[in-house]
Amino acid sequence: MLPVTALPEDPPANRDAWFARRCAVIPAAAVPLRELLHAIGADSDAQVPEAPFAIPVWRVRSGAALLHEGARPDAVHVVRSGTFKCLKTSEDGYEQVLSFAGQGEILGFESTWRGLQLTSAIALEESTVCSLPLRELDLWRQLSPALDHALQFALGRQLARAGEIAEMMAAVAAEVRLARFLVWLSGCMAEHGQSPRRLYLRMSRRDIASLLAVAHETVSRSFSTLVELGLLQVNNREVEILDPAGLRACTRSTRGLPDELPRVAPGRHRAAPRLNVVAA
Amino acid sequence: MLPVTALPEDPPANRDAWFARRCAVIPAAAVPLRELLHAIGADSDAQVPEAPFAIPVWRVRSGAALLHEGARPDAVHVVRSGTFKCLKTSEDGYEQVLSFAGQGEILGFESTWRGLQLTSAIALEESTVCSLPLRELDLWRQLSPALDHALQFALGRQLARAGEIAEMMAAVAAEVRLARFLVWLSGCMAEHGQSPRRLYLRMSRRDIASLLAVAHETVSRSFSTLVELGLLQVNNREVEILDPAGLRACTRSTRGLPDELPRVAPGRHRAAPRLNVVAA
DNA sequence: CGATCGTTTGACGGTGCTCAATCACCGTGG
DNA sequence: CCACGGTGATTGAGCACCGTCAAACGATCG
Repeated sequence: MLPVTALPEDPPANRDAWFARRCAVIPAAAVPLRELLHAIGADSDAQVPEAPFAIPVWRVRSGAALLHEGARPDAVHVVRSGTFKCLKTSEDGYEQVLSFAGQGEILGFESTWRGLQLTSAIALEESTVCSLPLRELDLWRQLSPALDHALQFALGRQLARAGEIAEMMAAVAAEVRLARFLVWLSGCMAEHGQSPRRLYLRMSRRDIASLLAVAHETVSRSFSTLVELGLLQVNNREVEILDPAGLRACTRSTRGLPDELPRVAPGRHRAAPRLNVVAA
Repeated sequence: MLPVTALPEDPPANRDAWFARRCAVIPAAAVPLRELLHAIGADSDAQVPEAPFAIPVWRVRSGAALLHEGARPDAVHVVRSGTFKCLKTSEDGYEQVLSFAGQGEILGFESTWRGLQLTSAIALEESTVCSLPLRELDLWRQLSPALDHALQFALGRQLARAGEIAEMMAAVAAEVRLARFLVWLSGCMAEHGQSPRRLYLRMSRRDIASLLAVAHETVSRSFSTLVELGLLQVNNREVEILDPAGLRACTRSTRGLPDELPRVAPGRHRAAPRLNVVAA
């Protein structure tokens, strides 16, 4: 019943330490429905009637896997706090990050399609999730229209997110991809009432690189370039957006970086590759 | 140059012809709920009770836009027949294709999130869709649990699709991207009981290029390479998969093309770039 | 404090983007 | 019937962005 069950591989040496980290998904006190709705962030202004059931909550330690690719699903989760990365592991061991999920996002809903987890979800920090057991899901939705609406709302957002991620990966230049990612992240922060200018990256450069489908060295270099352009200030995982408008300008260009940006330090000239521009 | 014209501007000369194409979304006879469930393809073995409402159907002419980015949504659509491409148009006129949608796929559900269409949907051939008016959606789902289940099922599949698309774009080598796309398409064909080996591409090379985030010339070249490898036979938009296993092998490699593949004609030697392989 | 991992930067080579020309296909009109 | 323009697909040439390899530095944790 535990979300964490059997693992595909087993490392030989540090088995127990490894096991401890992976199994760090522990139950916490159940919460009223109201809390779940608040996490999802749908228009919960209206007082919702108390539901005749409580929402189970799990605590997930940093680095622990909430969902395991290939496992049988038993619940759908809504992120209550923290951050996750969702990924698929291919046979050659490559981890393809598909998305980062923050508060209010749904994890594991795709598993309802074929009864198999299609992605793994790994906590990037201490996190908590509201759990909706598949056995109860339909009943609960039926009992509480508010829950049903919130779920549909969250699913719509989830699909929108997928499109946003595709847009990031679609950019040609690596700097543009990174800029889009940062703007996206900034928007996520703003949605949750946090500062959209000061970001703390919960994920490693490698994870970002995987999401953007570039090498992690390229992510580093792109950070440096954006700093050179005076758009950012970066200190390891702390990022401050100095020029939101300029960053958005990078975002918008399907081609290379716009040359008209004031460059703090003189850099190499950059050609402007055009890709599939219709009607020039 | 205009792929299928999702232009925000209006061409001056052929205004009426253009208008005619865009507005080629015409009502057709409503169908019983059973038809919609069949299109979605959920386990509809059980006899579903007839619903007290009929599902509106729209016919969409080839090249016509069912959904317009930025418009107010009034319905969610389920593809009953035909194919669509979903895209976002950026300010510089670039059309980013986000997905291709075939039978059973949901179009426009993301619009329920913020009350705005986030993508356009353009028919790639003569198509029909079942329409679920947003005003009635909740009521109908309440009246018919079968419809509700089918929708949740389809939403789960939709999210899974999003992951699959991200996987395509994530591949490093262009040939691998194309191979993944073809395998994906082949799987879609198989799902609908069609031959998974003989594909007819409803979309142009340019559309494929946009989805895979490469130049359309590169798509052409990648087709040629896969033909050279003896994996495909290509005649314009007709594609026959000669070696499904070999094609899947390409798919699996996160790196470049596997060299052990028998090459019909001797080609240039290809290095095997590795990207973010964990634990070597 | 040492070991391990994450991050950054450099150099080099290759894949893929741009530009360009050519060919095939189609509906139109002379 | 056959030019004719237009669109889409294919192929070639050149160059530059980015992936690989490598090394150095910094951060984190036991």
